Amino acid sequence: MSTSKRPKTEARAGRIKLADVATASGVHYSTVSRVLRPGSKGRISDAVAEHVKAVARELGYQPNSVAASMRTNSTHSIGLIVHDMSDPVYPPILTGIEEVLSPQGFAVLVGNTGYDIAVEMDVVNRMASRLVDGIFLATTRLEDPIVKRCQDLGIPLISVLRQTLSRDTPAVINDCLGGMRALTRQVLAWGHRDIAVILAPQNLSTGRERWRGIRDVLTEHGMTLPEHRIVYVEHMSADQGERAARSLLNAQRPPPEVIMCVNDLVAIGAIRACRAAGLNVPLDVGISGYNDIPLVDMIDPALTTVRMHLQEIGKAAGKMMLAHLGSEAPSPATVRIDAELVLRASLRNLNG
Amino acid sequence: MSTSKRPKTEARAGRIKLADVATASGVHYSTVSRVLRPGSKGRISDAVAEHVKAVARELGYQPNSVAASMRTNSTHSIGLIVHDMSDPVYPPILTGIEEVLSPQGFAVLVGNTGYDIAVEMDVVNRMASRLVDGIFLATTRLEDPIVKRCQDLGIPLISVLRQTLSRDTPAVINDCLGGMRALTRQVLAWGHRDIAVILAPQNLSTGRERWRGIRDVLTEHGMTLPEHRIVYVEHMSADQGERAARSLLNAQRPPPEVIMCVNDLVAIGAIRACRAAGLNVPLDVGISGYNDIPLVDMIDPALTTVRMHLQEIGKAAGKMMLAHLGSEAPSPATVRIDAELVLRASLRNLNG
DNA sequence: TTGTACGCGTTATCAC
DNA sequence: GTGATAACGCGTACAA
Repeated sequence: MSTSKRPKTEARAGRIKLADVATASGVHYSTVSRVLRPGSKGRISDAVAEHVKAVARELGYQPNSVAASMRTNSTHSIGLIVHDMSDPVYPPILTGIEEVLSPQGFAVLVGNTGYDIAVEMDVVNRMASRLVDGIFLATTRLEDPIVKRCQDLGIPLISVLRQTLSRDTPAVINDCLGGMRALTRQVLAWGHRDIAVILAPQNLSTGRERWRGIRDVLTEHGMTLPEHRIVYVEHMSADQGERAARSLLNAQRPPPEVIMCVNDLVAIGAIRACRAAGLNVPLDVGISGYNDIPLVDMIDPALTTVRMHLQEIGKAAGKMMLAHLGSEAPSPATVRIDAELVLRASLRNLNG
Repeated sequence: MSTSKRPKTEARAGRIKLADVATASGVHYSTVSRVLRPGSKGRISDAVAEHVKAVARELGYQPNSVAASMRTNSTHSIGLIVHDMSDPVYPPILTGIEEVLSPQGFAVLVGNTGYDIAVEMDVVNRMASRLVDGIFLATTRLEDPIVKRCQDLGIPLISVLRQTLSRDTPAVINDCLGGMRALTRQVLAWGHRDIAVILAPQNLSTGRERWRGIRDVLTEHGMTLPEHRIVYVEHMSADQGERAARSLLNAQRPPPEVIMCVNDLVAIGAIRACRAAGLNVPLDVGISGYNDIPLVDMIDPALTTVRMHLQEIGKAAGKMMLAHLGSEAPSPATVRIDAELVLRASLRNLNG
């Protein structure tokens, strides 16, 4: 009988646990716990500490963080929710987040929604089941049931890229308004007057702010866009951009001098549509994007766009998450990362 | 005292647990567990089952999967280890993996190594601490201490994109040999004879197989490359590709007719280097890549490359993981996904 | 400074 | 068919 060592559950597979290193070091396992956890209450004699550490190393002890989570109610894991990791705006954000959180012992769980809000709700619920310490939401709508759900669940949430209308959640976003204003001023300065826009859904802060950036500057110049120069995409993809641009070009009117697109992928699609319509970019039609995703400097023609510093956004979001996990007061601050105009060949100077 | 309801640990934050829905339904919590877990031993009367389910729904019960993991030794989470998620080859793989594993209730933990093997070992150890059920390794070297470590830890491992020399681990890879052979045959068929190559490190199966694909076909045609037409990159990045191409072009020789690059990012760099050297692609120098990452069809000139079907690789890897988690016998099979030649403007037909 | 004892929320194996 | 009761591995208040 004694201590009955048989593995009751087959799965334990000889994992070394706290008790094993305890018996091997001749101390109680609570002592081992204290040694291995700097910042424990009772101090340990250096001799014992060194000895225990040595034994632990020798046995190849790996703490079971699931068991620890059970006790502490903290998994040191955080979720990142995106529509589709294959959209090139997201990976740099993940890289930035990891750069900050990984050294602090956090793991990142990635959840793709596939643009389906039912899936998204499911992802949140499952992350809640896993007791993630927090969630980065990159899909935030202006009024967002996902945000509401996280609040109800009491999960610290940080919105990235986008913000809610009520700004009730901390967020790290790009200065879309400023970025788009700068771009629009440039478009006007270069003599373009017949402007068309391809916009994102207006239930997103990005979609709304970028449109406002354009409109504000136009208004300052006493201009407004006619209805037929405004089209929308459902998602910011190249295919949707191509379709939208086609509808702009198919009208019985002459093509616009420039098509300002809500982001780079949409702009890529617009370039394709122009080509298919036999129009030269930028000679017949100028095109602009937003994001400065990789390779848009290499396409033909090189894309004029606005750089977002995505990795910086990720890092800022990571730091913000650490701050909020530390303090009890999650002050809902909105951090704006500057945008940067990048002029390339897809937009030309009509005055030049 | 009765049941002493005070929250000993402050963090529990009123989470509904099994016991709560049990008392609310007037049954024992073990009964609730059985109801909520289809496939439990003792069957439950439909009446009780319905009642309990209703109560659970009403209370908004969310199972605590950490506690379940503690008991079952399975976290239903798997790790994905990559050098850098910002490399465009990885996101489609993640998407494919998620597409298969997410519906089965698995979560994916992403670990970036930043090309640092010490970091990578750390990532593995931390994933082990978290009791991941398995790991997808996308950084596999021909002889890989990481693979060894996972085997020692008893963590099911599936190699993606690359394979070990001894093929001791299951893997889903692209048919690099076939892909590069097809590409090389095309290069020769189009009349190119003065060929240069930019290769990846030869401790990677991709690096080695792609090089072998080229060499084999050349050999079949009685050709070999001179030393000065062969250069290497450390990582497959655009910057490294640019540097490597520069060293090819800086020699006191005429430029090669074509530079075959180990992947698309490297090819992008090579195009930049050619431009900087005042050479026209493809008139002066032809360039080819490998991967067919997004937007290489749009760059100037459109890149001739080999398509890898990355998302398919991810899906196949996901299915393979499910199979291995199910069976006790992890037969180390290697699945090859076909490659597909994509001819574009960056390589021209000298005979045409 | 170290040992004791209990609980975290679940699953699994007993009884009844 | 259902209730009671051990584990699972660890953290920590409390006692020694």
